[in-house]
Amino acid sequence: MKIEVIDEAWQQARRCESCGIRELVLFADLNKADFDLIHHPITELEFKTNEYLFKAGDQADYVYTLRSGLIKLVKFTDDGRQRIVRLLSQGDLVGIEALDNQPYAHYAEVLDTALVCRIPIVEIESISQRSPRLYRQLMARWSKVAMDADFWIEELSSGSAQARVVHLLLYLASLSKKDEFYLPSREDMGAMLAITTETASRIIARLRSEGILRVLGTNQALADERSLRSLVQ
Amino acid sequence: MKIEVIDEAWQQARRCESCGIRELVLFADLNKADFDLIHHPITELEFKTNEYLFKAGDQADYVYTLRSGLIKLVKFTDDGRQRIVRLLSQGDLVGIEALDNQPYAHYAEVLDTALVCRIPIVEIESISQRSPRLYRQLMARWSKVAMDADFWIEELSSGSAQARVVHLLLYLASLSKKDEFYLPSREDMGAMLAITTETASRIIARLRSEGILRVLGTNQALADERSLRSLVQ
DNA sequence: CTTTGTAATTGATAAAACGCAATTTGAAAA
DNA sequence: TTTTCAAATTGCGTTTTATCAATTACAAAG
Repeated sequence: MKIEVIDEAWQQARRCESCGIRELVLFADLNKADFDLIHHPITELEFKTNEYLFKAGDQADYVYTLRSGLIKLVKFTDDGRQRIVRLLSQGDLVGIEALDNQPYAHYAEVLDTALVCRIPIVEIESISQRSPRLYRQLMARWSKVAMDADFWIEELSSGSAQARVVHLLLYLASLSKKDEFYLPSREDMGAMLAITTETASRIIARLRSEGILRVLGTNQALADERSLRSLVQ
Repeated sequence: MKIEVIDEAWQQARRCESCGIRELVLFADLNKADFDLIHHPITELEFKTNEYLFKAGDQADYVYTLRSGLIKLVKFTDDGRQRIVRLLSQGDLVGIEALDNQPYAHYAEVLDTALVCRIPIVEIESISQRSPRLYRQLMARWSKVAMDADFWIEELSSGSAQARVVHLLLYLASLSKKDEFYLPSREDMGAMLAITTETASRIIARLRSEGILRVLGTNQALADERSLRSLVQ
């Protein structure tokens, strides 16, 4: 029994050690002794576009490390409209409020196929008490949430509709490792920027006609980032 | 030497124990053993209206527990305009990004006389490693930052200018223990809601003429919250 | 009590964004 | 290939908000 548990931990450690984005994840700098403290399995899962990880109000037993893909966090207002309050990409924690034993605060829907590691939160509290490495990782994750929120308020929820769209495009481009990047539906753009679908569409159309933006397949685009930046100076 | 340190810790513990808002502060449920781990003094400070605790980019050696008062966190945009991204009130941590060894991310200016406890961040890391109580408090503080940011995006940065103002007034009223609450300058309202000073002024003027809002002395007002709520249903 | 300077208000107009109603486009299914 | 259907685009009138320019109000200083 004990042997099995330790064996399990070792296996977990080896799997996490060989993780392709090891330096980005929550367990980035844990050592073997840290992994020995893990007793519940960490599962790798894939969620496809339009699937969701959880709804607002769901009991939060897991936090997810996002290995790849793109996820939107959505709040529904009283009148049924939706407001997207954050985007999560590689390395982010999905459902971080679980660490505070809160139910999930958002509807977390996949925009671009998401590969995640599902981590039981019971593990985190115990390990972070013994590992200053995990403690520091947690602070870094929370801190990033705060910085992302500031960005959302300052750049995506202020200024003219065009400035917001441009900031969003630059942001999406920065999240992508390739030249092309994820281009949301106009409806999602509206929900991210607090503008209407039509206004988002008009601005995208204008950028296309000006040759600053090229729309490729579904939800993919290329942009001349220099020109974009000049539009918001 | 050692004796002195312990004595200091005890004094600290006794001071924190008798804190009027003990249940609200970061060290809420620390015990004597926890306080023994504190070696740098925690200082109580007062900042008056218009004074600031730190500027964006300052090296962050302290985090502040706000005992009373109101503080705005400001980001300055490239073009010199300012955007207020959060308000902090009783029980909040000011400069929480210090926990991630980041420089301060905002200009933190006092709106209403602030009584704070200044906590050296070197203490926090060491204590949180030994005290699950402090660990849980930290998670709760970070979690509140995320929830506050969501609120700022969903309620104060979406919808019509009037809806934003009304949500702001309801929020300010909820922060106050008295009937009257802090009414920001129209310029600050604009910076909080991403609207112009004039638009904020016009909406406040209308609410006053409709008898829903009564402006008292400087930066104080009374509102009929029921009517306010009906305006945003 | 008067002066003084900043903040708030108000009016007029321009600009931006919305809302609604067609079209048009384009990807997936048949 | 054709069909189908949702998403995107576009036109246009309306509404909201921004902008600019006076005034007015008011609190602090003299």
